[in-house]
Amino acid sequence: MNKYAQIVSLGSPVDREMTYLIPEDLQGKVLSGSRVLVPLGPRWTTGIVVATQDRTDLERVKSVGILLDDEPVLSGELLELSRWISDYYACTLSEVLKSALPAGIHTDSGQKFVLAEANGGSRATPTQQQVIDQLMQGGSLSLRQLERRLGGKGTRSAVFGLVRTGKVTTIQEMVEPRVKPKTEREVELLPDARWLETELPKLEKRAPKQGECLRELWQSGGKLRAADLSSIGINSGIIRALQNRKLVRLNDTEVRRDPFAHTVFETPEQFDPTPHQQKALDAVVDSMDALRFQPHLLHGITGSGKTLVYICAVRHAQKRNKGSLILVPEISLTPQTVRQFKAHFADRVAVLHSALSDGERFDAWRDVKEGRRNIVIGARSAIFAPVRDLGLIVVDEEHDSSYKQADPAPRYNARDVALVRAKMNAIPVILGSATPSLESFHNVKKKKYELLSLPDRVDSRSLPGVTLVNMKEEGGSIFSNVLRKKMKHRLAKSERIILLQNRRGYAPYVQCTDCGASLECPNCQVTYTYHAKGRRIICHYCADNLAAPTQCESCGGGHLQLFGVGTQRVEESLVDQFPDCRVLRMDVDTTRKKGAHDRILESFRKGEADILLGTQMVAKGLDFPGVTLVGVISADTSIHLPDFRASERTFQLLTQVSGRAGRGKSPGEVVVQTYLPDCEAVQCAKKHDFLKFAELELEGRRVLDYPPFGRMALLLFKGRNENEVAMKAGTCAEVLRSEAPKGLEVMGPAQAPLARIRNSYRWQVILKSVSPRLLREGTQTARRHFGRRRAAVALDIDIDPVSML
DNA sequence: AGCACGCCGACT
DNA sequence: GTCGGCGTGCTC
Repeated sequence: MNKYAQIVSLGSPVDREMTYLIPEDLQGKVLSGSRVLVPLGPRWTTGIVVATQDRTDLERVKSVGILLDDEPVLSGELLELSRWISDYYACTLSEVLKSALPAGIHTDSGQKFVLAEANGGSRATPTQQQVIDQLMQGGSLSLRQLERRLGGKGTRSAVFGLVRTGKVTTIQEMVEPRVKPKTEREVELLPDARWLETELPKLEKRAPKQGECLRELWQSGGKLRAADLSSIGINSGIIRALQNRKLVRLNDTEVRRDPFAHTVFETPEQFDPTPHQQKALDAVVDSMDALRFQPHLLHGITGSGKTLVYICAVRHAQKRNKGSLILVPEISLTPQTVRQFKAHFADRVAVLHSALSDGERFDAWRDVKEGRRNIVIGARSAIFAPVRDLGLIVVDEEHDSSYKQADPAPRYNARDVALVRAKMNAIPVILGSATPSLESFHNVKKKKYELLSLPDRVDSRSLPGVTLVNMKEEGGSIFSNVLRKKMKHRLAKSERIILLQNRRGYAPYVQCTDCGASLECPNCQVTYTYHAKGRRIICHYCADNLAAPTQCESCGGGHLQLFGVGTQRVEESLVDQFPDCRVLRMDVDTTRKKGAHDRILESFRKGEADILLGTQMVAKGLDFPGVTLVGVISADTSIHLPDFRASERTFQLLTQVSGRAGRGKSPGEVVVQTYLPDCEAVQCAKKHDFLKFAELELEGRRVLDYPPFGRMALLLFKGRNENEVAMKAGTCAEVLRSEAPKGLEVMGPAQAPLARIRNSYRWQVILKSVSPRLLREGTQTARRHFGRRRAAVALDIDIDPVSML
């Protein structure tokens, strides 16, 4: 049995594995994947055992303090996966492990301050006296608590001054985990009826509340939940008293928090796979039964029934007693999607998404870990779900950029991690999309992925016809004549409309027509967006929010004008031009509150509105049969971004939103307004021609060795002082270039497209290579030279970046 | 994260 | 001269 454990700390930035002695009574219990409490310097922190061994060369080794769970929290599989991620994405194992486990369950100690025994001596400054007063009242307080109570910046130095002079000492106090299993208390009546008949009246005289409690219990058959007693005014003190008299017994049982516990799901619709669906399914089943790692790219046009293939494949896995993992973009994780899986697989399904409370997520995670549920549907981080006997992974809308975590580390792409996890388990993966990423499509061409096509819509419905409107010929109004006419026509027939404008707020620029200056955020290098509600200007990067000025700050002129079109302006225009129609606006501003997103969709589903207007969130996965017209107010919002994927994103967005039309019995149509009607992304989207787009775009990428041909790493330097940032980026590029082997291209340094965010200046160096190994060596060199913690210029490394901004 | 240690400018 | 602020290395 191994005596030593290699442990990665989660509660500290120490990113090394440390060796600890396993105390004798814990030997054989502290295993790889175990969560333990260990001493680290003056503090205690949660750590994960990543390996055990029987010897060490170290002279002084501390002991593991406490084993925190009966079973290891991480399986060998997930530990291996985490290692791969930290290696490939150039981040620490600690960062990965933190993402792989539910938040809020960890135990750590934190520093607190208390008054020392002997006080007196030298005088205290006024601020120090305030600190002393607080500590006299508050016992032990953390620096943060003291700062909150006193305010001001002098708190810090006052406290440490007191520590130096010995008037205050520091202690390490354990901080309870925020999230724990939830228990429900049941109160059980102990005496029998005969005792109650004779003794209860006596008790009621002496202790009326206790008597009332017993009577309630008696009437309800002897058992009641403490919560129910509390709601009729019988609190825990009364119950405690009865417990002491041995008149009641308390039974605490754990209850799992389940947001769907009281939701009734309709019985699933009967369906027969189409021949194409059947063929796709057969291929997946084949891989599953052969225990073979095989990625399948399910290219199904919008409305072709990809979900049905997923469901059949999951059902097959269930028959083989295997679990399934279904990844979906966060935004698609609406009741619409969940309903389908819950309807088919009921309580086998666990749902993991960001709107859950920490407690709900913890419970869903444990349900999966214990094998009570073995189908997981969730967003990005669900790729770490501890599904037992995993038999299948589905990545729906695999092209979606939300699978890539941008910030903070670990900057992983869940779609790519899914492939690694599948390979480790020798199981198939389904990557589904109507608009596959060029990376995945390229892998089909290289025969790494098997292509499965669903070229037809279900029930022989046709794809909507797309009309392009050249806005150069439209005199600057928001709605072109074509779109306005078609909207009128559809509204008259009580059919419904989805409108896309991929910009939130009212207007993206406020510009002075006298001097030409536009209002810019002082902290970020972006213009303020004007929001109609309360006439505010808001920075979409740092959330700076202030009343819109009436005069230009540069020239003092009073001619500030709003330029550009956001969803709020479209909404206003709708109200103006279609006074009788009911509009629902869906963007970040209307969906901020918990559940708001679902409420809007539900309202639209019930027919409470004629038009659903919104940003890209209206483009993704929605299935409303009554929608016959989709209008794109401007197709051009994303096409000019300085990012080599701008064209691909535009094509995807247009194709996806077009797919929302004509999903019912009546055929649909799409109107796309654009200033660039000849652009290939727009043209191919018009023709629903993914293959053509992919060929054209791939050719462009091949010439420049851009992904999927070459791989990239983004080195982002950030700091308060622009000169230092630029210098560091410059030296880094120089060093890399001088050491770069053939096959590693170093681009830059250059100011990042978003050159300043929250007063932090940003410069970047980009590495490009066909070889992942060379890329990794380059990033390692950069990290060695420039990746020091607490440096004035910080370095973020992003492997396979999805956004280059 | 928290601590020690070393360097540097600013004061009794 | 010493005090105190900050950058840096170390924690099994």
